[in-house]
Amino acid sequence: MRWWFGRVLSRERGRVAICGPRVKVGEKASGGVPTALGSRAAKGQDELAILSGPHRRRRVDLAARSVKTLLEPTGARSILRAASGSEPPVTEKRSYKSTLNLPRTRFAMKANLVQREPQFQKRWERLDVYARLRTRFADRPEGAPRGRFTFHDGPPYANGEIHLGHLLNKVLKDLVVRTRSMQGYDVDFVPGWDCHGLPIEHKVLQELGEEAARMSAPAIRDKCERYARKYVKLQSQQMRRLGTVGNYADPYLTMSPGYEGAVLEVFARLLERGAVFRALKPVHWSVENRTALAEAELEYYEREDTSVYALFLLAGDARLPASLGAPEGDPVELMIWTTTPWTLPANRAVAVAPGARYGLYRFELPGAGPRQAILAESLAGKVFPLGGIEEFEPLGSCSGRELLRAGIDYRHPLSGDGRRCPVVGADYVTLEDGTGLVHTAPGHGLEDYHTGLAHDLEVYCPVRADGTFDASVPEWLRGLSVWDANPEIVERLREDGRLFHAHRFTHSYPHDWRGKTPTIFRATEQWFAGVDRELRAPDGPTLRELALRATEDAVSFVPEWGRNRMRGMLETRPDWCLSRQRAWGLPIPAFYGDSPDQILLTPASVRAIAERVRAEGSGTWFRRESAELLDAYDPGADPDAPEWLRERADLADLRLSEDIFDVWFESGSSWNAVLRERDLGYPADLYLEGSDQHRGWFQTSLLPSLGATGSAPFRGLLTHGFIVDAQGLKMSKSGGNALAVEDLLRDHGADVCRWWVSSLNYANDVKVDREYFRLAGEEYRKVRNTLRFLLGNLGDFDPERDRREPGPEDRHSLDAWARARFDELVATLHRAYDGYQYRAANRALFDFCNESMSAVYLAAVKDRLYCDPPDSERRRRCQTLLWDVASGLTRLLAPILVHTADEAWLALHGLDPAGDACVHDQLLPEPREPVEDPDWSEVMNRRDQVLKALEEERNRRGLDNPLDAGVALRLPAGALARLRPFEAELPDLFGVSRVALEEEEREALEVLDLRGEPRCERSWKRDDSVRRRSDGGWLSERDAAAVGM
RNA sequence: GGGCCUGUAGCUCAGUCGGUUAGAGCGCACGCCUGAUAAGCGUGAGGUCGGAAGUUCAAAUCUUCCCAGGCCCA
Repeated sequence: MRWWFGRVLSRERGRVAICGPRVKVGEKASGGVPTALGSRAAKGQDELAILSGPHRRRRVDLAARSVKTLLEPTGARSILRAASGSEPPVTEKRSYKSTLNLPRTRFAMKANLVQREPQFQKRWERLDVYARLRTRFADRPEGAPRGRFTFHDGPPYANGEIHLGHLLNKVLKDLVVRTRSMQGYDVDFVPGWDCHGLPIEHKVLQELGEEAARMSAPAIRDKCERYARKYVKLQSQQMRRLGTVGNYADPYLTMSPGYEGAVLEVFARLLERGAVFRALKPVHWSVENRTALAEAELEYYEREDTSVYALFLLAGDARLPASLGAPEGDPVELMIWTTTPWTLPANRAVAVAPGARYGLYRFELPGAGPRQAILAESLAGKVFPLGGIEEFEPLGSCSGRELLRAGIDYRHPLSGDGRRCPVVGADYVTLEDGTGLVHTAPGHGLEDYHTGLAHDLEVYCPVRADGTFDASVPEWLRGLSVWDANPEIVERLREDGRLFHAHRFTHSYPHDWRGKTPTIFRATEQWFAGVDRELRAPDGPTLRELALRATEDAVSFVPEWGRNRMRGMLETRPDWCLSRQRAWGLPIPAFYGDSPDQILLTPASVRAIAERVRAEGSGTWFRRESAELLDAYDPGADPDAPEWLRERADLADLRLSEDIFDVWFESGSSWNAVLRERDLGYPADLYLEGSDQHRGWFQTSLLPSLGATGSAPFRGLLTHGFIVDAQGLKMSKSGGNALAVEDLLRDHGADVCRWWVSSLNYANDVKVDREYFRLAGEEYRKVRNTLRFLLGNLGDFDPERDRREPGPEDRHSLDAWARARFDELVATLHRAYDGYQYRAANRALFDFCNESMSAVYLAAVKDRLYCDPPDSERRRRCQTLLWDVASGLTRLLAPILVHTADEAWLALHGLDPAGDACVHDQLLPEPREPVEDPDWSEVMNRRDQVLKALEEERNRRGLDNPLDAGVALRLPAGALARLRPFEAELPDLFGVSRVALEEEEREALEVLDLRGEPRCERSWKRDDSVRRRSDGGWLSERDAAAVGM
């Protein structure tokens, strides 16, 4: 009954709505056609769509009763009657249908992916597809035909559910694994997870609440580990649900003891080569808890502070740019601004913006006489009134750049020893607040610190862990807490005549998330990997030089611009701070003697700890004493052992470092912990991650590897862009534009999601919207239906028995044309898969199914498949082609549509899913040199011509059914001769009943109306052989023979 | 603010060395078929190549600036 709707609707054009998946009951469809109403129709089927109009293709089966209710309001009464079953829609006079070889297959039109995919995944688990891929070449002495392909997984963080970014990344990786596997490589893909680090520790501490303060580090670490394992398990399940293959039974976890030991080994190598050093760096510091804090552990509250405008006196010999108009002999000052007066003792420079304009102003400071001060021109009008100064005289101006060129120094206002400090340039100086001259204290600010590194300033931090000043400051400050020091400093500046203005104000200020007390920025001792230190033997360049050398030509980039990007970052990257002050991580295994400068951290001592960590896990650091930890370490045998240690009687009572490694160092050592320790191949052929990893994992892998082994850990880097919404804006949970992977899988299934991934131009940002998955679903169905048609027509084909090998004499057959298209497809896909061009593969596959097969070839050969005698040569030759295409296409699709391809493979071979055949251990079809008769292109041009002409005749003469038409092609002798060899195939190719080729000087194309001629009741063709046969039916010669007349 | 990247039909994308009338698929419109049927087929409409200026006989393509967006920094 279903077919019949379409027919009627074409008569009742534009009026009728019918059930479908798109439009809700009562809504207006976009074409303006009212949808049908009726609550009964909606029962169990609460959505409606238009059948005539823009959505007419979306149809859904309905019980006849529902249809009646549905259609009534639109007044299509003729439909009602038939739909309610009172009248048969069509009466067949005589049916030869049973004599046809119609398609039959168990490969259903409806994929039902959401239900069936998990069944396939169970099947693959039973077959252990991953293990099969490992062992399938075991009986070949030379192993995999193409050798080994080392593809290394970058570890996602073991926290939360997977999101669209994971979907993109993991499916792309799976495409690499599967295409390379099916090309004949051995690809041992070991997925990994990043397990240590603050986000997990933070979550766990939050869950623990008050209790955390009473728990020991090992107890908290246990909780963290459990947390990480939970999410590894969850994410692993979700990734497998996407149909990805890999060593999920034994993934790598950065928290597993073997991995940790291998990280320490890399660290020992870096120590050996002199790449590691200790230096001061400012961090967020909780005075209350005497600990460093990470950004995530800060909470911002309003706080009242003192804002200070201070005057720094220039050194007497400073030579200012002439354009400033500084009066000869009069002192000149720099006006700076700060909201943290307590950091002024640690001042080491004043920063200016090179591009800004600075002016010199004369003004009267109450009680301190006339003064000359420099500040940003654009801010003078704001700053002077703030200090109650209404009259100020501009003397001249210059650019920040000129100020820098002058190389001026000023006298430190609070040092007491007349220290001189420089004016330096910094690009973060803005002219929004303050004076345009920025007080810079490298020990108390991150930007200041970087400025300090750039200008070789001292990282001076006179503030102790308890927030009080140490002995290096002037006496009146010593021992004061920074909060108490604030008013003292302001007062001191005022007394010295260095205070322009001070006022109280409130601002948002970081506080310790637990104690809710204000934090400070304080430089502490940290471990660094130096990028500009000359390495010890063998070769001696710096890590930066090695990295730039490696990325110049030893590494390939997809897309190529990644090279430029990464090198740009390498050129400017600062030293790598390796240490963190946390509990959940791998300890930096340093020991301290009686004073802080007595440090034990040598390659040999690290290796001794590494062995213990391999055996007991890094938790051992928190449970054992120094003597136990070091029982395998002999200072006497360690040439690097520090002198103080040799002088000690034993290794007992050493203080253990409380630093752990930056997690990036752990994941950045995976080339050692995974590739080398599991013997997967080093360096890897490919790393594949989002383009943010040019600075992240790619770099943190490159630097340790270069330091430790001298070579890059990868030969190729492939990056993909980021997920953005349909408007091209970034995805965010708060923005409400994020899509859940789980929803997508539930609505579309993994194969549709994978088809979508393969269709992307992943080098760019990837726009995502529900609609795109629906479109991917429609393309999927097209591909699936093409497969289904191929399979359906192979139901009676046994390749052993029925194959007819094509010869050169067949080159004018439709089969030859199709074979050429298929050979082309295979070659294109090998090229695309070689170069990770999955979009090109996706397009070629779709076009092949949609155009070459569905629209052209399959449409043309339907007649012979259905109507020729089952075992006839022509039909068997055609089926041979269908078989080769079905078999090849299924394998070409297998890396993308993992479930569907396996289903098709079993259907093609008539195999049971309970058996152990599987498409995924097969190889891709080998590319062949396409052999195609050159005149085919001419034939296809004629086809286009004929189709156009038929369309015109359809509109003009009502010649609707192309089988009611014939075509006469009149051509000059030359052109005719080229077409002649294809003559027998032309009617089917054009879809008409017959084609006549005639010689004539002027080219002409005539469409013949054959409606007056008898029609074969079996093939519906009107060729001139149709006659009444002995059974009383009208049949053509071929059809008569086929039914034995 | 800086580095790298992106912008071509309603949507997703091709577009070679600068060279003919800028192509494809989807979608859309109009039809066909009813023996692939929750399928299949045909024809058609649709573009100031993000904007501006420049180089050139010739620019989607090269240069500069601007706009919008992304990643990474600051």
